[in-house]
Amino acid sequence: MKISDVASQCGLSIHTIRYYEEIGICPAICRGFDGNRCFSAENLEWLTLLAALRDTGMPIEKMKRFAALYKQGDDAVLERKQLLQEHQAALDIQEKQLDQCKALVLKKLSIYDDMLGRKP
Amino acid sequence: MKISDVASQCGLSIHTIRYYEEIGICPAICRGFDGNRCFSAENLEWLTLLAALRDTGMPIEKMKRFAALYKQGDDAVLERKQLLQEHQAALDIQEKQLDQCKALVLKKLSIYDDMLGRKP
DNA sequence: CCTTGACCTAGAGCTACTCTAGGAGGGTAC
DNA sequence: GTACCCTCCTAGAGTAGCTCTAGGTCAAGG
Repeated sequence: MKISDVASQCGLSIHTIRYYEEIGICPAICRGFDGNRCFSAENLEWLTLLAALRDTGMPIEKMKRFAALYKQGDDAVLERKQLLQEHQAALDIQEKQLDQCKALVLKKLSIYDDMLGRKP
Repeated sequence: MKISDVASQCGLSIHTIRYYEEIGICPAICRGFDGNRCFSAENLEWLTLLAALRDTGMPIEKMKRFAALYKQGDDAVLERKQLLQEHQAALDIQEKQLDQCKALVLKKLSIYDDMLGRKP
């Protein structure tokens, strides 16, 4: 699987995928005879997870820890679980922020509608 | 009202508030005799809205447009409405990303639980 | 009187990309 | 067969949006 396919499927840009490899948070992407990266199904799954974590605001440092634990294998499952649980808490905060923002925007929009309705 | 009060109430840091003033997205913060900023209720409300928009990913450039429209007054209400509606769409996308990430994390966590349950 | 703490400005530093430059390999059109 | 185009590569510069530091003023408390 080539980089453009992975990019379109996991939602990361080609640049970002290369960047993630460079900083070591996507383990073991092999290369074809032509020097191009070729991605396994495991790579794709991992990058898809990273994309979801990134989209919801996980910082790179945390991804690095997560990737290191992933490389350690089964011994580190408990720590990986804890890390994801921390992220769950972050997701809850975001959900609250999202709801608050939605409410504020709705309020503003109704004020604008009043102003627009009254005027013309 | 002084900057530390506003910071704790609107959720932006003191640094960020000064930065927002500097780039012109918080209109007309007056100064006391000592040179310190003193914030009105309107300032606070505006910064609270900006904080909500920022927390949900609105880029600075868009905030600049929004602030410019706000300064224009009632003539620009329609455009302000359109801008907020665009942001509503962005909020919907974020909500989807949040849900997807939640689902992925739950899946991973249940896999980890299996691994932890099976082993000891 | 001296220290502590909140404020100020100007500007450097940081994170996480994102884009550009410069170059190679491969497929198709004239 | 060579010109053009697309995708890939690396290395490194640029950007957004803060965040922090340095260096300084002023007021209140011990």
